Amino acid sequence: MRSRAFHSLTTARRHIHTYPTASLATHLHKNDEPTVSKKNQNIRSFNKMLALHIRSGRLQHAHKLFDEMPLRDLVSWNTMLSGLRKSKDPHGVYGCLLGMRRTGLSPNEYTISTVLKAVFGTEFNVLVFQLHAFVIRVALNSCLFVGSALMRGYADVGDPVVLRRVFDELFEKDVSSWTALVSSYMRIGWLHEAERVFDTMPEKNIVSWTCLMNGYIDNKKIKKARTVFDRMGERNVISWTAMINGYVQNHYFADALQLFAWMLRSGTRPNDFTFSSVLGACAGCCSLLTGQQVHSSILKSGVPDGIVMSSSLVDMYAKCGDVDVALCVFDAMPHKNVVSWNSIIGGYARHGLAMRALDEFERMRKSGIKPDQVTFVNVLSACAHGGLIEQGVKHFGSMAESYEIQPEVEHYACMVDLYGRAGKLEEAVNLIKGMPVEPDIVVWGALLAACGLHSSLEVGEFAAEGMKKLKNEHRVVYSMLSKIHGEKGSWTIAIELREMMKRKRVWKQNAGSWVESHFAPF
DNA sequence: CATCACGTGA
Repeated sequence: MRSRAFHSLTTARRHIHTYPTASLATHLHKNDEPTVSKKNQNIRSFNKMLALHIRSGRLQHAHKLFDEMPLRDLVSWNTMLSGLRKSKDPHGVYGCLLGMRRTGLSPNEYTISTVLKAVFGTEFNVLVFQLHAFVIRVALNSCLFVGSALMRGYADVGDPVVLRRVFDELFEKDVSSWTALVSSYMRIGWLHEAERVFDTMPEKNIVSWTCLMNGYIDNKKIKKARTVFDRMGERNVISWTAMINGYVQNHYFADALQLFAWMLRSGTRPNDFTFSSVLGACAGCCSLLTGQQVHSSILKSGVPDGIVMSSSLVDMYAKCGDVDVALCVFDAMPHKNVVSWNSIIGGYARHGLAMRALDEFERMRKSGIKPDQVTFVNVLSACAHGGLIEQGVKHFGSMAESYEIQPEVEHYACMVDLYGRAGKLEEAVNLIKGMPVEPDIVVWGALLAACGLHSSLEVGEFAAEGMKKLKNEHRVVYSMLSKIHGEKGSWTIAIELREMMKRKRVWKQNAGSWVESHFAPF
C-alpha cells in the first residue's frame, strides 16, 4: 500500500514540468506593464473565468486557460487545485501543488484544505502527516477550515488520538469543528465517542444532526440513524435524501420509498440527488410501476436531468426489466460517462442479451469513453451468460493489454463462470491456480456451480476445499456437493451432507421471480 | 476572486 503510494508520488514528481513556473517572475520585471491594480483586475477576471469553467465541470477548458493566463496568483492555483480535486485526480492535485511551490508561492488555508480533501480515501493519504507538519510550520492550525480537514484526514488514516489533539489545539471552535469531530469519530467506528461528543456540543445545527445520522448509516446502524432522523428539529432536502439513501444502501427499499412519500407530503422538494436515490430503491426492488411514477414526477418537477440522474434512470429501467426504455433514455442523454455506459451494458448483460451488450461496448469504445473495471465485469458476465467463450477470452486479455486495467477477483469470477458454464472445467481450474489474488467466495461458487451443472465430483471437491479455506461456511457448498454426490450415486455421502446441513441449520434458499409479482398492473 | 453536509455502475 505504502510503496504503491510512493511510486505514485514519484511519478507525480515527474509530471510537474507540465505546470508553468517562470512566467510570474518574468512579468513582474517588465516596467511598461499596466499598473499593479490594473494587473490585479486582469488576473481577477481570469480567475473568475477559471472558476466558471471548474464550476461547470469543464476541466479541459480550465486547464487550457490556466496554461495560457499571463500570470497566476495564489487564487488561480487554488482554483485549479479544487478543479483537479473535483475530478478525483489526487495525482494531479499533488503535481499541481508541487508546481505551485516551484513558483515560490506559499500555500494558504484554501490550498491546504483543498489538498487534504483531495487525498482522503486515496493512496495519497500518506500526505496527511506532511501537510499537518506544514500547517504547524506556517501556523495555519488555528484556521477552522484546515482544522476540520485535518481531523477528517486523521480519521482517514485511522488515528483517533492525533485527530483529537488537532481538535483540542484549535484556538476557538465553532459548530463545524465540533461536527467534524463527530463525523471523524464516526468514520473510524468510534460510535460511543461520537455520540458523547455530540451530546456535549455547545450548539447543534441541521448539519451536525445530518452528520450524526450519516455516521450511523455508514456504520450500518440504520435503526439508530432513523431515531436520529426522527429526533431532528428541522430537516432539509439533504437530511431527507441521506436517510432515503441510507435505506437504499442497506437494501431496505420499501422503507426508502415510504420515506420518499413522507418527504413529498412534508412539502420538501426533492432534487436530482433525491431522485437518484429513489430510482435506486425502485431498481433494488424491481418495481417498474413505481419507477415509472418516479420518472413522471421527475419530468413534472422540472429538475434538470443531469448525467447521474439519467444514469440512474437507465439503470432503473434495465433492472426493472424494460431494456428498450432503458435504451431510449440512454440514447437521449446528450453527455454520457463511464457510469452511463456501464448501466446500459450491465442492463443488457443481466437480461442475457450478450450480443447487444457487446454492441454497446463497441459503441462505447468508438465514443472515446475509456472503459473501467466495472465495464469489464459487465462485458465478461455478458459473455459468460451468452456462452461467448472466444469473445470473453479476447476481452479478458485486452483488459491489461489495451486498457491498463489489471483483472481483479471479480473478473476472474466472471471467467471461471464463463469456462464453467461451457463445461471447460479444466480451463477454469487452471485459471484459478494462476490467479495473482486469492480467490474469493464468488470464484469458488462459480466453479462449484459449474461442477453441479456438469457433475464433476473431483473438481467439486477441489472447489469445496478452496471454500473451506475461507472459513466461510456457505450453504451452497453443501447443497451443491450433495447434488453432485447424489447424481454420482454416492448416496451415503449425500445423506451425510444433508445431515450436516441440518445440524448447521443451512437451508437452500427458495428461488423467486419478480415477473409474476409485477405483471399484475397491466 | 476560491471550499463548505446528500448522489449513479458489478
